[in-house]
Amino acid sequence: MKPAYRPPVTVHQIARHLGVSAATVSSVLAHRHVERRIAPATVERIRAAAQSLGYIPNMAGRRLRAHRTATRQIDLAILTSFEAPLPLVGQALHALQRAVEVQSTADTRYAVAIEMFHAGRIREKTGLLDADRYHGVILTNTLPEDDRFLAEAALPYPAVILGRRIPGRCCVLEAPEFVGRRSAEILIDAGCRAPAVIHGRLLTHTTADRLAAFRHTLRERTGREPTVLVSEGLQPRHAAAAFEQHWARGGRVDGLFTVTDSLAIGAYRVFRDLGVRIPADVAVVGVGDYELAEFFAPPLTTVAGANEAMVAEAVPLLFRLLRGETVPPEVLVVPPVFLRESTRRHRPTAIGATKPAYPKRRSKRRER
Amino acid sequence: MKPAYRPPVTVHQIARHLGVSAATVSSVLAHRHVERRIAPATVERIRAAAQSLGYIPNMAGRRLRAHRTATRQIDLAILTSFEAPLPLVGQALHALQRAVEVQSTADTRYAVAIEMFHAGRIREKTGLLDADRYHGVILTNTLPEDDRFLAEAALPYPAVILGRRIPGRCCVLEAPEFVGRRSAEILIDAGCRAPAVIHGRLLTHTTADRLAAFRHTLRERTGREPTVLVSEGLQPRHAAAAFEQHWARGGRVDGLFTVTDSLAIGAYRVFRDLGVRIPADVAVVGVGDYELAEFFAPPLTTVAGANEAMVAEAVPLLFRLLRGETVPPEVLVVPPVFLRESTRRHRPTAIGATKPAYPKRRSKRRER
DNA sequence: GTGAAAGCGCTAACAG
DNA sequence: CTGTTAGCGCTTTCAC
Repeated sequence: MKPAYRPPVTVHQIARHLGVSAATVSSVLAHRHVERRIAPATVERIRAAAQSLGYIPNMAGRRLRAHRTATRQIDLAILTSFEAPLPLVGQALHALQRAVEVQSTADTRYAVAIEMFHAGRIREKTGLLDADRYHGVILTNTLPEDDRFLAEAALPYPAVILGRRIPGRCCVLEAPEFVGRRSAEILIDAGCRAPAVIHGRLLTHTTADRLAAFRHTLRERTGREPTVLVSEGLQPRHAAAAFEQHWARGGRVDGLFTVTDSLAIGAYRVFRDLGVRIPADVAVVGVGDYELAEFFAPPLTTVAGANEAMVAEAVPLLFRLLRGETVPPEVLVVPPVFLRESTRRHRPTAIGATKPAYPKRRSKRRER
Repeated sequence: MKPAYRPPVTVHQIARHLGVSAATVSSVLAHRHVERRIAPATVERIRAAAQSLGYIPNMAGRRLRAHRTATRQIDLAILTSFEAPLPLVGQALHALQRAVEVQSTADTRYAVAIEMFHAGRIREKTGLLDADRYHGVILTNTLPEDDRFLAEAALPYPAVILGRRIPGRCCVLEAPEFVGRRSAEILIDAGCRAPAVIHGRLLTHTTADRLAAFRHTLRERTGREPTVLVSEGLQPRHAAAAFEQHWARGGRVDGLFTVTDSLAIGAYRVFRDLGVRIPADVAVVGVGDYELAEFFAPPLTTVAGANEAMVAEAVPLLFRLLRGETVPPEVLVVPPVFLRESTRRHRPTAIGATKPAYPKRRSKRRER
């Protein structure tokens, strides 16, 4: 038996319940009883009643009535999956907050909300299609199932989509194939003959594209297939587990591409534990959304992942949509590449040196 | 000359402007014109007018009118500073989202917003004291100036404060002095004689407490003062810069406590560049809010920082406050300690070995 | 000290 | 195909 629906308690009900007026109740609950000089006894009775009846103020009512400042509120949101790496969400959040800070004026305030759905199940997210929630959203970290739903469902507010293409929507994407292709090239150039790629079980549009391009480039350039390792999730420990399993089965690799950067962290740990040296035994290239790659030991080569750049594009686009301007349906972002020590080219010398001369510091050499 | 204040455009104005009714305008702007069978020409005219007049829907009005489902919306927020490490915000956000997901019902939906202020300048944040914004908030990463303001200002909504004590408010804190004291003890036990501590220029209540307790314990136990290094910010590069400067001036240390974990990443990098070995030459203990400490090379000993535990406490407290329950004014959280390789005890042997036998793997031994 | 009344902006229901 | 009316929950103003 489901709990009976109980309609929200209003100030009027409290007022009727106590035999006072709604105005009195309101002034008490909004902490205005001092200036209104409500009798302390009344204040107490009202507080007690509100508490026992389970009163919850309706912010829409309050806001609507607040013509004192005539402040209008713009409600924005970032829609993302629970499973998405937090740094990505954090970047978008930060960028949006900065923009909002600049846009805010005395008569316009912004609220930035985050909505999270379970990857692949955005259709189960209730209230997503309500038109009374947001003025505009940034949507990211969806899986193909989500994209399919979104392509059909009519979101009742302007949206900028990050990292995938949805027909009829304003989309900001990584230049297709770039990350996967460059990563493959870097490993090939580093002399790898048996590279592997590791990705999470769930593939977003972006990660699927990276994987496919990596495969394709490798096949085209070397005629071989990469070893494909699949980890349960995107945490370092997931990558570590996947690689350990591969190793235990006797699998060997001399190069590794991790489609997201947190996976690289786990891989580093496993290599260290197994006594596999980077880059002498295995070259590693990752995706650099974390900003930590430079601080790995050895510093990790990254094809940066366009996240930061994508966010930088997306936020102004959202504001343009809010203003009713027309925007390009698609913006492509080419991520920067950072060559660091983890893919230092193998140069076996006469002595068979594993530590050739190589610049040690300041490895933040940006490509081209 | 400031731009003239322009009151918000309403559906009524658009209606009057075009000589149609407000209901017609409304149905078009809310995408209901199909079922209402509005003439295409009218739809176009209304759209054009809305666009040219700069119409922005008032969500409060929409929501208020939406009695179709009688869904009540609870607005929650996380208030944090721009300068706070994103992982901390992310943790709180995630925990709150999970809770909200569970609490949501057909007739109650939640919105989780993030508000950011500049560290130390929360008083400049407009709209913070408006009673028409949030039903409840989690407040974190404030500086002492902010705390002083908050102690006086009457926030018009329930709040849970993370990481500091504000009179009359529900606060969740790290057990005072614990992190600083244990960190000092760990370094002393590792045989350090000249330890240093590094912290950001801006000290929160929490980091100030860590620093003070570290100092105090060291003085008490060894009679010495630590070297105190101050970094510009909390990013790895800031820590790296601070330590490099110290080193360039001829400063030497044999132990390091970093009051936040991102600082440790930078320190690791510098040590590596300078050829300083961890833990043979310098023992390092950090704060473990990142979850990455285990993956450092060598794995970093952390006094975990109570963030995750604090968030776990704070979220239920917030919901209890929303229900009008009374809650304890203060909840203390004792963070776990993870002893790892970075503080492996120095045991100079006859041979002067720098690599004594030590468990290599699975260093996640939790204390007691 | 407190109540009555008005109205914020919007849309559902109904009437043409 | 479109207009009229009513009212969501709240707070402010004014009256007593």
